[in-house]
Amino acid sequence: MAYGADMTVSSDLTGRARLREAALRLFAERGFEATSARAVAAAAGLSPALVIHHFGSKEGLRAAVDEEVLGRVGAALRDADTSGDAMAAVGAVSARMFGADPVLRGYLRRVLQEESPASAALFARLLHGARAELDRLVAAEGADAVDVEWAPFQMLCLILGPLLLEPVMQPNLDRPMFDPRVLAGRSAANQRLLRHGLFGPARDPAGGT
Amino acid sequence: MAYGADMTVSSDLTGRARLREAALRLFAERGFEATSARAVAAAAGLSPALVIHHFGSKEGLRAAVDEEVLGRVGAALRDADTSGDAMAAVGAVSARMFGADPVLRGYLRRVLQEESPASAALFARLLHGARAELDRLVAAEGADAVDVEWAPFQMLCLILGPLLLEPVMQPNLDRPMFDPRVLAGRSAANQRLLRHGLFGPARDPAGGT
DNA sequence: AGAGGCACTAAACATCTGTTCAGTCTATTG
DNA sequence: CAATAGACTGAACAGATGTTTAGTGCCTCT
Repeated sequence: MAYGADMTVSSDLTGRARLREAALRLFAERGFEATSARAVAAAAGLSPALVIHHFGSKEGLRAAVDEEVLGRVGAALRDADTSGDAMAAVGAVSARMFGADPVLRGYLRRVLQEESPASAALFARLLHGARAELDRLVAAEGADAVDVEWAPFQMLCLILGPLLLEPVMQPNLDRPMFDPRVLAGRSAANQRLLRHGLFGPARDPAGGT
Repeated sequence: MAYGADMTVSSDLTGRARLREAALRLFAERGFEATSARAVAAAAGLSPALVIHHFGSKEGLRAAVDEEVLGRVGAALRDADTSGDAMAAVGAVSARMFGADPVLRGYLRRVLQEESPASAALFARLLHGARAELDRLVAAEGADAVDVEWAPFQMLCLILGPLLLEPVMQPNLDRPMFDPRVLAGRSAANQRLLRHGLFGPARDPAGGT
């Protein structure tokens, strides 16, 4: 009964899964290094020694959580509706991926700013998706010289920026950033920016130089 | 002589400053929590006890480093040339701030993804700058309905995104992301995006829906 | 029923952490 | 010259960390 005090994870799961879920939540909240194996075990209502027993090491636990998260992200990406308007699909993907689960969001935020192989793999995958989306976009809109080198990165910055900056952005807003309504508004703004720039649709003033 | 082994910080500084500089470098490299007070002291060629003597605690050391960094960022922002083309100023600011010093860049990356007061203050400051720049931009270009709510955040995402994502973006590029040439190219791409969107200047196809 | 394996535990381990302590050295001040 | 102050030191402290160990109970298979 010693470790059962703060059992916040539903207990109808195998011990291994309980540990992994608790770790996902705690890593997302506090980060990997700031979360002790004891804290994970306590949150799962289990003994710290089980972390080693099931995953070999704390690092092994992280790997298991990474794998789990990558799986969920992959599923979210696959489920995203890419049949309709190509431009709207961009918003749909980001909404599906990030809007849903604050825990997943927090964990992704942590992962994306590490130098681990997992983070590199995740970003490479996102980049590939952005390039594909952009190709479809170019084909659909019949556009000329899109900036092929930087456009995918720009797209990702617009989508991932709010994810990464959530902790510092949120205090400057009056509504929850990832509320579906707010997210939809931001997504629409992103589509407008990608299509026409910051200014009105058919505007091309004399500019500087 | 015990602590003088790996003295990588120039020693013509007061002990306090040596510690602060070493901490800045190590915090930027590994993060605050992953850097021990002993490691900072060793890098400065001093005794760990001096961290407490000079800054009261490790947290005090962080505060001192934060203050130092915020000062440098403020100076960079002040020095940025805002006299010429308003749009180009955006690129100039980011170049001045982030291009210069990889250590400063790493530290900013760490700070921007915390929930500390320092990070909130820094972002609020950047947001204010973005809004001001955007106002000048709107005035200069004579534009209509710029998306006032999200535009400043979009601008910041385009500028800060590469900073935050550097560790995962760099492996997908063949040249150093913050090399002046590359940075200039990205900055130009950002200006094009903000002005005209992803597609050609005078392009406004029939669109979906 | 007995044997083997698996989930699980408490307790201890070595190590690392931030911090404290008592004292030395040096430079300034009266 | 004596005294004070402050930079600086090695050694030690209490606590937390990841991990190990030895052992207990349960479930399954023969």
